Order: sequence, then structure tokens, then C-alpha cells
Amino acid sequence: MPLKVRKNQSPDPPQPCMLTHCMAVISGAWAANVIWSLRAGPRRFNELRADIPPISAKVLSTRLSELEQRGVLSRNVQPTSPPSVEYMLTDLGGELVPALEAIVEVGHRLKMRDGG
Amino acid sequence: MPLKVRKNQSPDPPQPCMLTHCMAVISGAWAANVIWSLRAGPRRFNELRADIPPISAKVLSTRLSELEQRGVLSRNVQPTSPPSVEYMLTDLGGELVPALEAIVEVGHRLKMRDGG
DNA sequence: TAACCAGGTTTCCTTTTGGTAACTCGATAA
DNA sequence: TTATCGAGTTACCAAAAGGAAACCTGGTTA
Repeated sequence: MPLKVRKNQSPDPPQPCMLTHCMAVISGAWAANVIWSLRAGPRRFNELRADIPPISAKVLSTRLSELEQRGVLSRNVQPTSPPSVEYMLTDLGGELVPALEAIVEVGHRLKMRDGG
Repeated sequence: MPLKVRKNQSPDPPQPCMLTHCMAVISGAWAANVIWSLRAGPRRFNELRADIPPISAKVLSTRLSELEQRGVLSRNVQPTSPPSVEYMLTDLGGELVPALEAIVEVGHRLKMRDGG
């Protein structure tokens, strides 16, 4: 007879929806790094490029508008000349920081395990 | 004069390396969901497919071998007939669970914000 | 002896992604 | 009047990733 699919303690909805939803926010290339860079305060476009060396202007720009649109960060144009633009985490974005810290924690152990 | 790139409190190495490293583990399609499904105990291949309906056999299979190779989960063949295969989190994999819980937390608020 | 089971793998195709490099804009400095 | 700056955008391209569906294996059951 076919094996039974055992009940799992964790019902699929609603948790994994949230998981999927939030993973979508931090999954794009460099998205987590952008948030990480902003956790210590506001940064300008070119500062972020310097923080995250391999990122291209195109991808950074894409990522910033996605994150802004999702309410994770805010974009503030300073009326200087030339205008400079500062990005900073919103309250919501700030809530991602502990999650990323937990991820960094695990990063350490993964590193120890397969890289010395 | 050109704007200065301000020092950020967070040095780029070594933290974002860890972040990038660990994000790579949980970034593949459905990787986080697989870990989430396993957090309550071992599951078989077809159980995982049932837990995560839109996942294809190919992607699940790919994801499982990546996660095994990275030491996040273990694969145990039961000598039954036909043999059944159980996957479960390793200790290392278990350490990802709090990180995912933090992410789910934020998922809730993101949902409230842009979806009601 | 034909069909079914678990647990995959293979093939093929489409979509998504990210990278490079060149270009834009309005304002200011040389 | 030409170059420079910050902050992007655009066009183009290559690679990677994911989905669908068919196939495989060895043992079992109808």
C-alpha cells in the first residue's frame, strides 16, 4: 500500500506564505546586503556602491526601487546641487535587521564547517 | 568638490561575506520552505512535495542535494521495500530555524502593510 | 503480466536575472 | 566651453534558473 503522507505539526498556511512573501523581499541579488548597509544609518547611492563592491548601478537602482516600493526603505532627495539622495530603512525595514543578524550568525558556522 | 563617502559603522568584511554566504543557502527557489517544513521533524520526498504544492520534483531534488551538500540536512534511506528516504535537519540546519522565524515575523507586518 | 509504488533523473524550453557599457540630466567648477 | 559630479537609465547580451512532462529502477501487488 502507498505510504501515508504524515501530518506535519506546521500547517502550510499561513506560515510559509509569510515566509515566501518575506523571502521575496530579501532574495534579489544584493538585497540583503543593501539592508545590511543601511542598518547603521542613511547612505547615498554611491556610498552603497562602495559598500557593496561587485554591485552594478543598474542592479542597485533596481533593488532600491523594489525595496522602497515594498516599504522597507525610504528615499530622500536633499535639495543641494547636485542633488544628493539618501536612503534609509523605514521602521518596517528595521525589523528585518534582527532576521539578518540571525542569518549572519548561521553564516559563521557554515563558514567554519565548509571553509575552515 | 565631490561628496565624501562616509564611513559606515559596519565594516564590509567580514559581516556581509557571512550574510552573502548564508543567503546563498536559503535563496534558491523554495529552499527556505524546505527548511521550514523540516523544522518539525523528518519528511520524505513526496511529503515535502505535498507540503510545498507548487514545487516540481526537479527543483525539490536539486534543492535537497544542495542543502545536503552544505550540511543543512541529512538524507537517510530506510531499507524498506520500496526504499523510502527521509530528510531531516542537521544541528546546523536547526540553527537556521530562528532566522526563518524572524523572517516570518517580518512577513506578517509586510502583509499587513501592503495587503491588509 | 500489467500496473503501481517511491524517489528520483533527463530533456527541453522559456523566463528571469544580472552584468557591461554607454548615455542622460542639470548644475557647477576649471 | 569643456569636464565633472551625483544619480541614475537604457540597450544589449549571456547565463542561470525554473517549470513541464516523460522516463527510469527494482520490488510488489492485482
